Amino acid sequence: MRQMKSRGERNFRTLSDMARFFKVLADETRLKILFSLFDGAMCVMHISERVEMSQSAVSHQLAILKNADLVKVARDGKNQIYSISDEHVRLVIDMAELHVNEEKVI
Amino acid sequence: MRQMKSRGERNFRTLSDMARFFKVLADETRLKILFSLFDGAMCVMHISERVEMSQSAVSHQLAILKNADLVKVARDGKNQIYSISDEHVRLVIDMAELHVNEEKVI
DNA sequence: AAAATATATGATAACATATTCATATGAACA
DNA sequence: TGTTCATATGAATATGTTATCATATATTTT
Repeated sequence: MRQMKSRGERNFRTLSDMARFFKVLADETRLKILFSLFDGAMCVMHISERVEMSQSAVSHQLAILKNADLVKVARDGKNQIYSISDEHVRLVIDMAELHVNEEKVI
Repeated sequence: MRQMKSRGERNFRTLSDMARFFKVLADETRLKILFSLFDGAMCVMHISERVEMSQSAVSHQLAILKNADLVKVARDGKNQIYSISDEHVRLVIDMAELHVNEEKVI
């Protein structure tokens, strides 16, 4: 199993991918978009209103999120409906919140 | 003796804080350093050899990791011994690995 | 005290990133 | 078909980030 090797010895070949993954989460606008989508799928205009950013900025960021397979799209007439495509993101963010919200036992 | 930062000061009060946290993990060099330290505490020179980066580059990145409270440091003679200071970061990275390594089925 | 060793740090240059603006694309409807 | 609505995208600009270089600081050794 994977836990038998030491951390340092394994997975170094994917560290670049991992950094890329964290990079996607390392932006306030993209986090706002993800949190909005956690509440349910919605179109670009709606997201744009919720995160209070221009349609263009949101579209650009959605492209990045989609490229990272964190969101997916489905067309509905004139609208593009975005939604969370990977539930792991939720876990990562949950862990991150745990990281900061838990009381430290000194 | 120095006062430890309370957990409260580190809480994600905003998404901006969360983005800042992910930003720290969003760099291959820093991830390499963290993975090295997962195997145990070590001095800068040792880290530098392991991640194959200059002492200066490593020092700069260690400062960022330390500032984010992900690593801590203790002096041992001429050496500064760095170690992981927050075990939660391991969980966050585990979740990320899950995401990165998983085969897309569908 | 001077030299050697280990680490930190400021400045710089190369590169990456985000938003805006203007415009393009694509669907729906008159 | 032409117009409108929703979204995407290229270019430009502004801002941020990283590695390197030179040097500073701190500790130990001679």
